[in-house]
Amino acid sequence: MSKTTINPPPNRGPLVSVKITDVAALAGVAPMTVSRVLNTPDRVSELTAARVRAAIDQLGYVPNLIAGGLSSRRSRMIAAIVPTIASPMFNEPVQTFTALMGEAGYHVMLALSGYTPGGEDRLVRAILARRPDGLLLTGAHHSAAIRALLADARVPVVEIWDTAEHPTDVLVGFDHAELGAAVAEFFIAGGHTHFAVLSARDPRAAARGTGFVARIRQHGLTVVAERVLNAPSSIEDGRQGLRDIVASLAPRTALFGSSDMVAFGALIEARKLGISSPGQLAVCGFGDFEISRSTEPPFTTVRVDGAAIGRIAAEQLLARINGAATPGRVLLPFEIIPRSST
Amino acid sequence: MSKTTINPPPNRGPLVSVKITDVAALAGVAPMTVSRVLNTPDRVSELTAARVRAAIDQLGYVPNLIAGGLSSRRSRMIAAIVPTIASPMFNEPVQTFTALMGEAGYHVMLALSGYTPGGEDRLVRAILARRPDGLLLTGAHHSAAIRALLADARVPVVEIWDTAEHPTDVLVGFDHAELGAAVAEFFIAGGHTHFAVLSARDPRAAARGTGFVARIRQHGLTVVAERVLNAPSSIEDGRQGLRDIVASLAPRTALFGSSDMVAFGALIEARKLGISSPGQLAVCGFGDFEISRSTEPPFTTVRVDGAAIGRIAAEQLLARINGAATPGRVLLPFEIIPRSST
DNA sequence: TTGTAGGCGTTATCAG
DNA sequence: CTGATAACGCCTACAA
Repeated sequence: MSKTTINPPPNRGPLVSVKITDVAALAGVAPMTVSRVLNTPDRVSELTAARVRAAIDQLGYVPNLIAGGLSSRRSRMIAAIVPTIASPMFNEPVQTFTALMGEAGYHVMLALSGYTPGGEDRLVRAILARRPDGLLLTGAHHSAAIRALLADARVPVVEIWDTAEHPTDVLVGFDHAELGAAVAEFFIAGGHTHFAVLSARDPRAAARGTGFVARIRQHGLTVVAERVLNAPSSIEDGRQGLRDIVASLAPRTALFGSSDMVAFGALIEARKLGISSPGQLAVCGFGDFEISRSTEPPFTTVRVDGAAIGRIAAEQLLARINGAATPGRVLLPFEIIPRSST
Repeated sequence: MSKTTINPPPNRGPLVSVKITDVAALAGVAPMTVSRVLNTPDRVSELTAARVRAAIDQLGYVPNLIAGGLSSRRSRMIAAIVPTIASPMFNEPVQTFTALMGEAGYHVMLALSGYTPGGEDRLVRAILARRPDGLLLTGAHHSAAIRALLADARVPVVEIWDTAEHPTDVLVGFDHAELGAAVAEFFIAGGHTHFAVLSARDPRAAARGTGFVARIRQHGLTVVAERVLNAPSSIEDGRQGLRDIVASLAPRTALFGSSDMVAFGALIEARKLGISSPGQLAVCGFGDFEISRSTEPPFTTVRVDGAAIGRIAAEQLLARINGAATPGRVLLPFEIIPRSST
């Protein structure tokens, strides 16, 4: 079959595509001047700029950042990878980060990795293909393949919500194992001697759980039950988790849930089973999600300042992008918020 | 200038910026052949392809989609705009949409508009500047400026989670006002004569609320209280909302909350105030969030099949991108799920 | 099946 | 302050 030029072309770009040369022609200036009006208005006389802006409005010109990015080798885009938006966990840091990067002239595009290990590799490759000016990664433990890719790409990277000995570039997070240990100390200070933990199957939740258990064993005390749940964990996972371990519970047990969803589920199931809280079962969650404070009674949890993580991540990433040589780690504190469940 | 590259292909070290010509040189083929191996492998001999792939691996080549997009006028990118990730509402459709578009070779980048009206305008401009091959918008009511932009851009658009007489392009959603009316009928069929509504300050929640109220008035029955809440609404908004209207409640009132967060908050506050449910206060939420079924007792809500919305949205958008001329609307059903609160 | 020529729309750079 | 020119890295179109 021969191709004829009469055939309508396949659906390609916009039919009416205004470009910088159109604006320039209408305004009676060179394309470069239009570019300057858009990117460095200080270097254009106010009179010219006004004429150009009028032409832009009249034509409805929307600059092509693909072309601009190719030419300038700056995409003005930051990619942020989060495991999921199903959990309120990452909402605060992402919102804050997005807002601050936006003020600095960068668009933040969110991508979801899911909690499946293979997912992140493909995603990072796909994202690097778009040449972001920076990357925000949730978590600090990545495959060797990803580490190599990131190193080769020479992209500023900020890792959040985790800690690691040797971050890829800059890291803004907190120590999950230490957090678990702090919860253990909190319970122990309350006179507890028997403990249980329900932890999601994700590296950071696991770190919180092992930190908790390790500290308890250091004190020579007893962990009566340990149970791994799905990630991200649901209320139902917490309920099921409690049902699974209920036979092992001591008359007075302190339970650490890897998220407030888990803790809430455990508390609901306990109430249903006639187990009193905090009398028979003390419970501490993680995340300070709204439900921990707005349910009745509110329950104890651990709070991390998500907005601060987002803000510092933005500051650090901008510094890296602008060449400030400050790779390193920023570890933030966490805070146990005692409420009615302990 | 000659195009011959004098860069010595490094043996193992990371190359700052490997390009298609480097791969081509190493594999002993033309750049175009490398491009074909990546994009249309069927048109390259297996032998050549293998050599090229080896070169790609050896150099750690990551194609530059910015350059490719400029040249092909296809970005292989879809932008999805959601109001917030703080609510579980949009999680299902977005996850499903992302997965299906990914299988079709498109990257979906999420952007947050917030619930502030001005936000969407700037965001849409910024996104169009990156020349997405398609757009997913949450909601079907946009400013005139946005409608004009989208029309000019000739980008396939799918609007979800809402309905409108004249969608921009294709729409996959449901009728919020009708949903509210159905909840009214459900309550009325249960013998209710007095009603209340707590609705978030967002267009779709408002439509659900007014649909509910309108149907009740049609029946000549009484709305004892109407209250507008923040968007997105929290559990605390629901609690506060109930406190605000408690003085107006009839001995037996049926309450419609604009989301399950609101309904849950109302139920908690009611219990605290000694108001029995469903005896004195029947409650119906919206969204079938996990909390509605996993709290104790579970409460009545309205379910919309978010995964179906995401799936159909992907199918419709792909059809539009491929030139299938099917602009129009797909309205999905909703389902009231009676549980212990009614 | 593979290669060559040219251009996608913008900006860096340097000249006026 | 403004303009002309040459890339940016890849892919469409056509040729061999």
